[in-house]
Amino acid sequence: MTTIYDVAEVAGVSISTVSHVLNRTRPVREETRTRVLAAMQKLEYRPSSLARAMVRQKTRTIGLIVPDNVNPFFAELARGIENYGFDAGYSVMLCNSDQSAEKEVAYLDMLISKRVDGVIYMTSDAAEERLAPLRSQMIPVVTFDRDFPGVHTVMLENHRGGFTATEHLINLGHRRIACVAGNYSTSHSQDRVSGYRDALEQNGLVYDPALVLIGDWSLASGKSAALHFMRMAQPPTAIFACNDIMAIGAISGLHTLGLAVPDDISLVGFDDISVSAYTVPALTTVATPVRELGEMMCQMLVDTIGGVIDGTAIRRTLSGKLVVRESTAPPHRR
Amino acid sequence: MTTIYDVAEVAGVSISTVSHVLNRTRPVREETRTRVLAAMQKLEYRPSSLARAMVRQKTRTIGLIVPDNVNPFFAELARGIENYGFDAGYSVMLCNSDQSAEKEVAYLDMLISKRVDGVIYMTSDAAEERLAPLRSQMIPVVTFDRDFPGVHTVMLENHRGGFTATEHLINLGHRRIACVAGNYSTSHSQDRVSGYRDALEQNGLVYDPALVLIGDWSLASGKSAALHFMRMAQPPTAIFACNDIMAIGAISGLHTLGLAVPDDISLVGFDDISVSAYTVPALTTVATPVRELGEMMCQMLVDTIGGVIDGTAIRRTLSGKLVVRESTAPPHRR
DNA sequence: CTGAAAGCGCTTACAG
DNA sequence: CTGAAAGCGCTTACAG
Repeated sequence: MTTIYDVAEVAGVSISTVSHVLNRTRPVREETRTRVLAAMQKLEYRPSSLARAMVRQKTRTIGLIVPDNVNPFFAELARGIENYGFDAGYSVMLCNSDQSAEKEVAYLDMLISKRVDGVIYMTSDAAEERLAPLRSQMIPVVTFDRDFPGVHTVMLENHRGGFTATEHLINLGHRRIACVAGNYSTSHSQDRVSGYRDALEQNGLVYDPALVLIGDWSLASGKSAALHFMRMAQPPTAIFACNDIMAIGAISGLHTLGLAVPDDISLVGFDDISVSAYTVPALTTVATPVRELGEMMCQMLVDTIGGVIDGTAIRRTLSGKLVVRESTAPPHRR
Repeated sequence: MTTIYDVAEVAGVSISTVSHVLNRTRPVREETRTRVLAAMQKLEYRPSSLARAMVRQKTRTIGLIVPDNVNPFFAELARGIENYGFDAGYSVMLCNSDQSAEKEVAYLDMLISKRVDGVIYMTSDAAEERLAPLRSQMIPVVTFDRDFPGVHTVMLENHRGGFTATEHLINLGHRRIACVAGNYSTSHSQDRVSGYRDALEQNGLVYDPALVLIGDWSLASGKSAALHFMRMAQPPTAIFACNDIMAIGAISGLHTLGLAVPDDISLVGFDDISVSAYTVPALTTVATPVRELGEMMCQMLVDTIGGVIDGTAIRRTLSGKLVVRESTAPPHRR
């Protein structure tokens, strides 16, 4: 691996000069510059970001912690982050936590050791104390849907989303509406469910805990929730799932039972991941601008690193939008 | 940020000693050790991986270049890589190329500058020359389904997979079978298609170019291919799509046309991504062990970095397995 | 059992 | 317009 010393020697200048032509950080005589450039070319010189990072105290790398990058929501989010990061000259380290506190801590530790300039932290629970090391190292953090003091965050209007989804079903004439919640002990799911509950109650319907099941955001849990609901003595005529993945699992469960969507039962999801427009039937859902969300989070982080944003924590809110497709219809009259 | 000097001072020892208790690299008197450990704890010391990397010439970081991490195939692959890497003490940098040569080159450059120990390179075309810089820097590379001299690779039995999928349809009685190919100029798609063709010809059926459409692996392209096929004067009774995503798009297209799968037309995919078991109808597909693939690739890379594998390029082959679900049936008799 | 010193490859005041 | 030197935070022979 050729170093700045090799280049300096070949070009017959000092390493300072090489460094300065590299960074355009002070005027260099044109002839000298050309010689240096030629030497770099000839030696296929690639400056070491490591050495640079040591002295600049900036690695131009950010850490991204997600529960699971296979989940389309996080995949899309990672994409948005990577996109923005690339354009801004940052690379991103991918860390999957599997919703495990130990893995989160292990990764946080690794990221600090690698001296990342910042981290985007999609935590699965509300454990603020895990952020302490970042805080004491002065590493900026951006979270999603969290309310940690001093930490930037992007919020999603979860309550409103749950409300809108449910209201849509009520407006279609549904009276018995079930809900598949998610299991992160966070606003994420809880707010969507309370939006569901409020929509029910504001429309004079009773909230029945038996109609709320807690899944784990997976296809399998959506499917088993649907199976469970349809085996009740008095099954619901519609289901609101807290994410599209579970909604898709539910469609599959219903299909297994020989039930048709939306003829026999209506279904609303949340997120609008890309397959949702291609399911059979196409899914009605609350669309979240996930990629934009990722880009926004990355921008907040980069701006903080660059000092564009001062120390005070900022909050931004993104709202979902109901997208009506084929999976919802008035309840079947039997 | 506290350094090894701070720890040494607080513990009243030299930095050599601190380094040695940190790395357990030479015996240290128990009492001294305890003092050092206490100092590290007190100062919340986190050794800088940057400084360590400078002297060790190893970053314990690998680069992953994929066309798009949102594509479930690459998402699953990234997961397998990250999993194995985490256990082996490596972190992974996520790079999306969007199938663009320029982005690949830019990322390759960045990865070299950041001195990654190796790269896993899912390239969208067969451009071997882009690997030259890696080669001259002696950075190990693992590719997928590529045959670059001196470069490790994991091959998939694409031809066999395409053959098996098509044969399954033929065995069900189909005679007019279409194919949705992918657009990477690689064995990836080409071999699957030639497997399809060989299955046809070995069973006495003619290969009709009009029945092969080139998509771009996306939902949208699968859908439009299906629409195209069904508008032909003599539409096929079955479709083999070169990945599940396009197959799912095709189901959607057929649904739009009011056609039922598999009653009106049968469908086979490739990959077996997780949703494929949950589509309506559940998709018959050639299952690829994608996560294992990722783990295997990462292991090959880590072993090469660690010197476990010598310089000679190794090739491993993974085979797909037909998973019959609901999307295939004998052709409809009208 | 422990320490002093060189070196990894850069950037950046400080001088001239 | 250019160079010599210190320093970023570690590891690792070399000595004792």
